[in-house]
Amino acid sequence: MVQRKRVTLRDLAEHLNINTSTVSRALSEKSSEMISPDVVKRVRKAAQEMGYKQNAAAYALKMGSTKTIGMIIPDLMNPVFPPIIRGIQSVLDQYGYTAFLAYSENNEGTAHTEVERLISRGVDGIIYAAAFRTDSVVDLCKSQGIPLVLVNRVVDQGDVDTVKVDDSLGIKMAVDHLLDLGHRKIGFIAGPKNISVSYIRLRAFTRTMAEHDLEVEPHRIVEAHALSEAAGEQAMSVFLGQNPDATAIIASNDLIALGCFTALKQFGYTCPKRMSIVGFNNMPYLDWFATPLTTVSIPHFQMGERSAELLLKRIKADNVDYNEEVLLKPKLVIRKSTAPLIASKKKSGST
Amino acid sequence: MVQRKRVTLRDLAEHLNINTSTVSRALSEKSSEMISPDVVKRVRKAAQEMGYKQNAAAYALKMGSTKTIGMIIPDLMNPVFPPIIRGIQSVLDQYGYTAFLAYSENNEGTAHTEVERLISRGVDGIIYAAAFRTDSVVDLCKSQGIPLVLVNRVVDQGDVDTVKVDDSLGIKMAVDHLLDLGHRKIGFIAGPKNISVSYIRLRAFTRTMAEHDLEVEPHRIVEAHALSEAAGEQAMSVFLGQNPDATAIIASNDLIALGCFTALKQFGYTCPKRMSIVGFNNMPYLDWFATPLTTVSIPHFQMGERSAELLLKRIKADNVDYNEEVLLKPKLVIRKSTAPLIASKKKSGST
DNA sequence: TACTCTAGTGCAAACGTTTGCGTTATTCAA
DNA sequence: TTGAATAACGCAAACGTTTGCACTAGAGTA
Repeated sequence: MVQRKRVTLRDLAEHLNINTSTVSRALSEKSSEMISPDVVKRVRKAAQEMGYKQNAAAYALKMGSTKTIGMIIPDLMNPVFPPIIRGIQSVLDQYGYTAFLAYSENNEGTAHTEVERLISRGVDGIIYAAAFRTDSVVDLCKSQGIPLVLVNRVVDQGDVDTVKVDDSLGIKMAVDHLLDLGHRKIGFIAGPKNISVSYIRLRAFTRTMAEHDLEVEPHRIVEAHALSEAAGEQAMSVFLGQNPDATAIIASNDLIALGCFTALKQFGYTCPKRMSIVGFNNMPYLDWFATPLTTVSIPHFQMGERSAELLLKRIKADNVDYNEEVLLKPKLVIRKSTAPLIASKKKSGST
Repeated sequence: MVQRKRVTLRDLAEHLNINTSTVSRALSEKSSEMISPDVVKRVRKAAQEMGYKQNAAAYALKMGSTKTIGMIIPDLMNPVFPPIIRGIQSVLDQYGYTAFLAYSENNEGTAHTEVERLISRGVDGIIYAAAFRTDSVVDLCKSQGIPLVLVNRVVDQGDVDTVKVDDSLGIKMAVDHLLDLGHRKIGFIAGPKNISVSYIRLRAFTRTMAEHDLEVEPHRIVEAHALSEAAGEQAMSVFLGQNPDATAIIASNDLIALGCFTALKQFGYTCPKRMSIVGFNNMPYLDWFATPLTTVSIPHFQMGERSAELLLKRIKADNVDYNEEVLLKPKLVIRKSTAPLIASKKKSGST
């Protein structure tokens, strides 16, 4: 039975010999109370039997709301994002919203055009996980008046809804952990500084070190050109070249940390014996690794949930004026890639 | 500058003192040739300047096509699917299509309701990666007349577009590999048999063994209740209990293979010395694992591409009558979880 | 000059909803 | 018995497009 034509309100109305407006009201939860109970019953029964499904396009055209949102992800291959998406979906489902998925390829240009496409599709809001520290997407959304919430990566300008984790705290925990283990000559492989998380984590590193009266010299910091494995390997290679004495490294990212591993191997160094490594994000399956990575864990799923909730709230109440910032707590998970500084090396605090 | 109201065709028309129909035609690539060139130029210039964006809802309502499709994924946490999605997106982008993302949680019921929601949203087609061997979703799509293509998991009834990989060949390669290494007492941890891949891989296992005159006894096969790590561990435990003599195992899935690892550990067995393990799918980051898993690799990204191409083709040409099946080739990637059978054990073929 | 053609535009209907307002029928109070 | 009040429903417009058809003006032909 191939029913090529969808059944419409009018079909139902004609079948029941009533007006389409009555059918519409009877089907709506809100306005069904202005219709007599038995008509409501008959309409709903008929709708059920004839397989009526509301035409989303017509609804959207009439109401100006599509009950859809867009998600922009820098890269699905990064295992951090699936759980976030999962969290978003879980709350969206409860409110009858559906999500478009788009990639930015970590490129602001494509992010911009993707957002334009989504806006043109009439999304009610956007969850943006691919922000740079200055990003034209937020201006675009503001000018079009469509709700936007930033996840994880935020933007320098303050007036926008965000849900992020306390990166500074995370780095502080990582540094403290290494300090506890006796490490002093600690390096940092930073991510691109036009991304907030990279920038913030780097600053938190130097600041935390400073709080312990440890000054970090410039050669102790190398910036990877991307938050990826390859970029991490490359950066770690130059780091090792100029830091033969370093005993521990903090990577801006788990992926970068992986790159550090392979660079380490190329130098014939072992982890954690020769050098401790700590990452950031706690990507899945880390426990299975040859040397399980110590890393700071962030509540991916919860981040997704919170951002969806925030967005929905903004969509409902149209007060774009005020913005909210939800800050989630990270957690250090200690595995095998960090170990106490071996006694054979002479310990020297910074002068 | 918050421009709350989107600019419409009528806005453009009034601004240029022409009719909306002329504007519409001037903007359309097809029908712009029936409009005088300089009007076309003026219209497009104005559209550019005033920031006109076509209202997708109105277009969809009028034309009956939303230029959207839906993707149903059993579980995003399974690292196999992100690359597939990536592949789908890559071709969708080229044709101006956008994709909804939904989960089935490996549950036919929720898959069904999600598909209904997507259909109600007016998607032009659906890519379904979560099929069971008999699945009401394909009947649903057929009855509604909306194009459907199955990826990876297929369905017993034959008359539907699918893109899958040659699972039988994959298993054959795995078996041959183990045989080459000298193994004879080989077990199989199957997935739920209501999923095509599980079923096909299991059959391929017994058949390949038979082709080598090796009969596989029933206790050599244990079915996990899901394609997950936990289920794999559980199944492997019962397997090890009833197969103290087995020297190799094939898992229906990488995730199940991981479960096998932990069950192995609980029995105090080592891999690959005491037992070889081979998985299926070649999920990311396997190279990093403590004992890198030998597994059969499938072309995830390409699967996504092909399925999107197939779907788009079906959407264009409305011939739902004929269906196509594209079959991709797997590849065995040998890592460290498989090793030659140690000589100390007495080799015995099956009687 | 009068005719037909055609290129270029305008008119208006339609897609399927929702909703303000008008209409009818019923109830209740006086 | 009459009035107003209320409950239930119908009418029609509107959301922003696309497109078949009608219309106009200028060009070409006889």
